[in-house]
Amino acid sequence: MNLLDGLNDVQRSAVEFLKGPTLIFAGAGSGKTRVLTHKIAYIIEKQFVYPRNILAVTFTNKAARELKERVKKFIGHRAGQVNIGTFHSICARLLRMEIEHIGYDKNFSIYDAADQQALIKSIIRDNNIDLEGVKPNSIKGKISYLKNEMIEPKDFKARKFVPLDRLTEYIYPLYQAALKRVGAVDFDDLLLLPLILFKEHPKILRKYQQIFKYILVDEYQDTNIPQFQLVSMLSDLHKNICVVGDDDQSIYSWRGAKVENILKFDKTFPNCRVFKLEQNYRSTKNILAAASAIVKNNENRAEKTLWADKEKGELITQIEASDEWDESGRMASSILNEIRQNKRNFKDFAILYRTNAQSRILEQVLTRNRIPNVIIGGVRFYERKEIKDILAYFRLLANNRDNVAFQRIINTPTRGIGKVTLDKLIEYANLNDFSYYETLNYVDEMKMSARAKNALTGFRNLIKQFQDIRSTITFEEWANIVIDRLGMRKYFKEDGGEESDQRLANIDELLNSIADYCSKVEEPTLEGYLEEVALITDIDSWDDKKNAVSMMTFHSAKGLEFPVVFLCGMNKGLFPIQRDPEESNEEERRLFYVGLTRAMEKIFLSSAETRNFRGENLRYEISPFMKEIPFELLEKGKTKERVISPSRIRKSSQTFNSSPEPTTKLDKSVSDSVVDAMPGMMVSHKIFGAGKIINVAGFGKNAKLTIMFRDSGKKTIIAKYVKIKS
DNA sequence: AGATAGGGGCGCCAG
DNA sequence: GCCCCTATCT
Repeated sequence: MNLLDGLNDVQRSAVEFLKGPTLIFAGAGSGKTRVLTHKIAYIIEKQFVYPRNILAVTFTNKAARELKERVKKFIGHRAGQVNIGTFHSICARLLRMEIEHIGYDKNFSIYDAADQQALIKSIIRDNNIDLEGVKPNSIKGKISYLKNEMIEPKDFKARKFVPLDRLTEYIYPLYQAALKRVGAVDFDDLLLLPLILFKEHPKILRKYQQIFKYILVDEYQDTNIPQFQLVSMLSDLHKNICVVGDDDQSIYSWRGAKVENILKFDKTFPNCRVFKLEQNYRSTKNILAAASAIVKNNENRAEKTLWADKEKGELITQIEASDEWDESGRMASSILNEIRQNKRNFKDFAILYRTNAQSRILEQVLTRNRIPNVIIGGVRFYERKEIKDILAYFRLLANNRDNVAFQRIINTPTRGIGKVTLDKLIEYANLNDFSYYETLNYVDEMKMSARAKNALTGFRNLIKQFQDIRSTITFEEWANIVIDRLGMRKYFKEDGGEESDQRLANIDELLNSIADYCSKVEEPTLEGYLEEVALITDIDSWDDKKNAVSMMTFHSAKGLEFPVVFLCGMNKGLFPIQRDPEESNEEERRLFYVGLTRAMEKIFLSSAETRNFRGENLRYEISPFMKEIPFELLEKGKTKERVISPSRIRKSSQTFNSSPEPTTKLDKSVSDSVVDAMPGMMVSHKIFGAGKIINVAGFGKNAKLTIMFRDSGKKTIIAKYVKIKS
């Protein structure tokens, strides 16, 4: 196949242009993934470089996977050797190999937000810091902000009368030192440490400059300062740096992204060649007209005009609901309508909202109306207590200096080690500069009851035992044994709460994910698994094959497309969201632009007159953004409610009337097929493959199914983890 | 030690 | 509405 086939003129020139800095402005839906795919293949074919000499950076792991798949179609299995990944995953891989040069152990842990917070809390405790009402979480946020701006601990000077500033000035250096002591890096460090490494060791930088002969970066408008520096340093030898992006879609300034990176690219990288992809292949003319009208109202943007070849298409439907239940109900009925009239499938729809909190009511209303739906984001699988607990064991085993992991599990499941015992242990550890785990070898020297000493020694022996068998069996076998012997299942079973079934199912699902990891990686290891898990994003775990309505935030929708898109919560204060009244709404407007341009054929915009905020019902005005859409592109929705009355759902959950509440509690993060499982039905499971249901206990998506799998035999699995065929 | 109930406080968006 | 912290009880 010719690598230039099927491209328009600009796309073709952009693919063919290989030498030197290249900036590709790619409007929404203008085929930038197409260009990136062709370009990678073209570089390999025409320039006779090895696939491993190419570095391609994407925004999510999912995008990386897709890019790899598409390159594979051109150059076959060699595509596997192209370095494709997110900034974070590429940096993590690099650090695994090189981090010892800057004084870290290569078994470093990766700390997520919860771990960071736990570490900050332990610093506050160890140093008897008076918080003056400041929350540890705000300090965490401030530190992260400083890291994104590349302000080092020693360089931050607090404004005198701002308590958060003063506390941060004091805690930031302690925090950074603590990370190093426990052998951990946070998400921001993943980007910063390679920079430090390169600055201190020019030879190592040189090595990577030589490896990465061609560098391509997608979504360049959302890169931050460290990412910019990484890209500049790595491309400094060959200068073959190609960035793709759209300043109108820059939506991450709140976490340090600098739109100037793309706007000033041609100044920063001299002799840069600029291409503009302005033909939109995704949306109808009406949709594009609305989106363009919106984004034109922004001051700070590069001038460009997107145009579409498609037909005019339908008007944008405006839904004005009375409250959020009504809003959800009307969306549900519009979905059913579209399916009836235009023969659409559930998976053709996406509902986008500004805040995750909006998903709760939506999910309830959709599910009651038997509309299959999937929520992307919210409480993530790997952030659930039971999962984090088990992973903390894994982490302590991989890196036994990981004090945060240690604290999490020292008494989970309960083994009689309480606050007093732990305090004594921590004091001893700090006094002698030991890690908490190391301290377990000195229990005899600590002043505590014999019972406490026994419990601590027991814990040490348990961990030791896991350590000892590690080298003798595969990671998968080992993980199974660990989870088994920990007694986590028993612990959560006896917990007895409504959630305990759910927790047990999640533990099984964790084992499935481990099996999955082991089957797709050449050399599965504990460390490798932990790293993969740490860097998973919401979008990554989305099964886009499932026939269900997708629900997610505007931010998560970046890069995706759907035939029909609902943008809900079009209310002042919610979207654009209420924050500093001083600040302009430019980024919120770009977010709106991103939302609108996800749609291929049809858009619904909905608002509600009243909404519940922090428990009270408030009146909301319609979003000022609505007035920015040319009126001739809008029509009022005339949806009649043909769905289960939303008000009835609400009442039944508030009053103690006769209508029985369903006994299943709605699960907050995963919804699945509404088809009720019955014995005899065929199912498929992500890991175990095809099987047949032989027994059903409970109902709905949390029903316990006994399934006979064709290859793996009989297993018990919760309904939501299998796909029901038929 | 550890579970549980009650009260204060307030935020988004995410690797 | 929900999370986190603290007080209180077993």
